[in-house]
Amino acid sequence: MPELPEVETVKRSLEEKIVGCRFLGLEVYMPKVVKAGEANDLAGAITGKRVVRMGRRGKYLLVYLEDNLVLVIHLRMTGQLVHSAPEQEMAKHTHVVFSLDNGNQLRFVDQRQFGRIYLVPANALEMLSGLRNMGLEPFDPGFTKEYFKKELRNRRTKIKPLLLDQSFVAGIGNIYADEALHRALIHPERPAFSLLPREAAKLCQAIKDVLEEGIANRGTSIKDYVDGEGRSGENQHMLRMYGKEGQPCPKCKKPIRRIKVGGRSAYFCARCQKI
DNA sequence: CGTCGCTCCTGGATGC
DNA sequence: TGCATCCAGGAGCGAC
Repeated sequence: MPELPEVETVKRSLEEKIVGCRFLGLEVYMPKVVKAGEANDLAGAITGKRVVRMGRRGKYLLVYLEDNLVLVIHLRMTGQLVHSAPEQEMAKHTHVVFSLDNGNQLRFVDQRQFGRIYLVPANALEMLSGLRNMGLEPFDPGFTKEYFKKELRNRRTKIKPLLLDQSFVAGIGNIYADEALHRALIHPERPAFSLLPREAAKLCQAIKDVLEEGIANRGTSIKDYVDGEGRSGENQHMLRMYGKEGQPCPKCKKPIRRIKVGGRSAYFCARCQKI
């Protein structure tokens, strides 16, 4: 599932391919994935426009165009945005194809059809509630141990669902949440307010560490994730907890357990991560 | 406002 | 072997 490190990797891989290119047009094969606001005709709105830069906010990929426009793309669970040669065979579940003036295409592929493409003015990104309500980026200078501790203080909810809440902190999904909680030795069901100051500090650092490593390893490819050139990442080989039910905890060797927390599976070690 | 449960969707796994 | 059912999960939504 594309989380912050995967979206960041897509951003970086596409940056070198499409910044400076103009859109020649597009084909939409699955209209519901496109939300172009008032500009219902996405093709008309972006044709001829040049890509000026790429950005990322949480799990949203931002493609800044000329004339104050941004394509905002969320890959959700199975989305892919891949720069391809036109003669390359079209993958199943290809929903949108952008043609570029470099002779190539940018293809949006999404098996589960949960991903979305929006077109919004660059100075009005807050039109999208997901962006408007987004919490701090984990690498924001303001995302300090002190900030994190303070934010946890009044939250009654369990720590893992809180980490997954994009309005609390941007970009964490199920995989990196489990990895960070294990590194910080915190049980996923601990009430957020119950974390001791040193635990909160440790978790804050663990979040940054696992995300940074995910980026360094170019993302976690478990099933569908590929970067903007269709390449898999390597971080799946580095995971310690996610998807490893029954396997020994890398720290204490007790079998890793899987439970449901907030309706999502949570992998943890019952010895290292006490409730 | 915080929290929770439901929903969208496909395909792989599981059950009978 | 074949068909039905369950499950994975990000985030928007409505309920309370």
